[in-house]
Amino acid sequence: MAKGTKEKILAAALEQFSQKGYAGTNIRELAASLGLVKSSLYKHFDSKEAIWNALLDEMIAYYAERFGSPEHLPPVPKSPEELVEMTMRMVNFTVRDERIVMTRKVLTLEQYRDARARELATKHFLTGLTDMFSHVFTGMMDRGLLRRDDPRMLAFAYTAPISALIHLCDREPEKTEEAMAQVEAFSRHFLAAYGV
Amino acid sequence: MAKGTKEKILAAALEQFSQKGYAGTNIRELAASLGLVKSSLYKHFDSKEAIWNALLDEMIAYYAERFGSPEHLPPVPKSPEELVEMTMRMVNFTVRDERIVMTRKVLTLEQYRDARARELATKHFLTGLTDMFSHVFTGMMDRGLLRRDDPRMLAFAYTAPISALIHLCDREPEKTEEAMAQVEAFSRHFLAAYGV
DNA sequence: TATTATAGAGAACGAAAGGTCACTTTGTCA
DNA sequence: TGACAAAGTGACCTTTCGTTCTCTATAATA
Repeated sequence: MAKGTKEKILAAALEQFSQKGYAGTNIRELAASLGLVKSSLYKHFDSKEAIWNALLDEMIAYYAERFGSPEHLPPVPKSPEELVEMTMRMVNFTVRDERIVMTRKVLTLEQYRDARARELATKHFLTGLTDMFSHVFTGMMDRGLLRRDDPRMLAFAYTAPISALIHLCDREPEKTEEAMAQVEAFSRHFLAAYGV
Repeated sequence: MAKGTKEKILAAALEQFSQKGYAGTNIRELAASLGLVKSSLYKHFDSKEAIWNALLDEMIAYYAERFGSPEHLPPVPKSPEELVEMTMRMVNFTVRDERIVMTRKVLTLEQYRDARARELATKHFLTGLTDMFSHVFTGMMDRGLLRRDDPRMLAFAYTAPISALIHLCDREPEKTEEAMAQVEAFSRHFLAAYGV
């Protein structure tokens, strides 16, 4: 009676849903990927939809835990170069961590169908990033590392292009290195444009 | 013997696929939305996949026709304000034209599954926009409306945030007006940052 | 050790999927 | 007008889907 089966099912579901979408995923394969037979899944979840909802619960909770509170905001860079370094660390992590990649893909695939996925997608892809870098840029302005300007606008102008490159990596992983180089070039260009 | 049924099928397929994805779409409903019965579809297409491939052919051809050749590049703005106006016209059109919205959604939903969708998605969401505005900004630099800079980098920095807002409109149509205002604000902010 | 709740297997179910086929209707053209 | 090909229909086939049921193995508990 292996414990933690519920968690394994959710992990496998994330994998399948991110590759084939909710509609394209079938319970047999999902169970098979765990060495189980489909009926066994129903000992842990009432239905396919229940698996989906539990997965979304998990993703929402994870996001809130990871990015929800101000104490998880990144430190304010002490130099322009530090902003570039921090950015590269973050992007490198986010495009290489399989779990995060799969989460983005699921949100991308289900954003038009599921209201909670839609909401989380907007946070993941847009507002969450803007919020985070709004704080970073406010700090950098206070330190005189950036021209005084609307920090939210700057954060949006900074994160949206990087987000686009992250999506490119999700879509075409073979372009990851090229995209990373572009992230760095963009980061430096941004500093040249908005630096003091 | 109604003519143009093939085109109508493709139009209905675009609608269904963009709402529910390829896997989530079923032939019966697709046919019913045209007042037909599913077997009738098979007079025009060999299979569901054939419909999908024909739809992609159409999308690829349409894109090539519309954005493929240099003669379709937008005119170079004669003033900063004209850039804002042109941008607003383009964005307004692209978020309100149902066909284009559905095309973006389909590409979003199928980008991880279908190689051609993936390729077209990158063009639609990234490289195509960069190419187009690379030309625009080169022209504006020549006219002394923008600081001399790498036009491709500028085009990327300009179009990626706007693209993010277009995706937001696709995902949450009720935020369209708000997003449009943000596009305009961003466009002006961009000019303030990069103008002479 | 006897009991019991849990996790799994396997067969089977009804519904829905994509697809086929024989037949009918309809517009076109010789 | 009659022949014919194209377009549309309805019944049916096979497969696959999500789900349920009965039964068994197992680990924990009293």
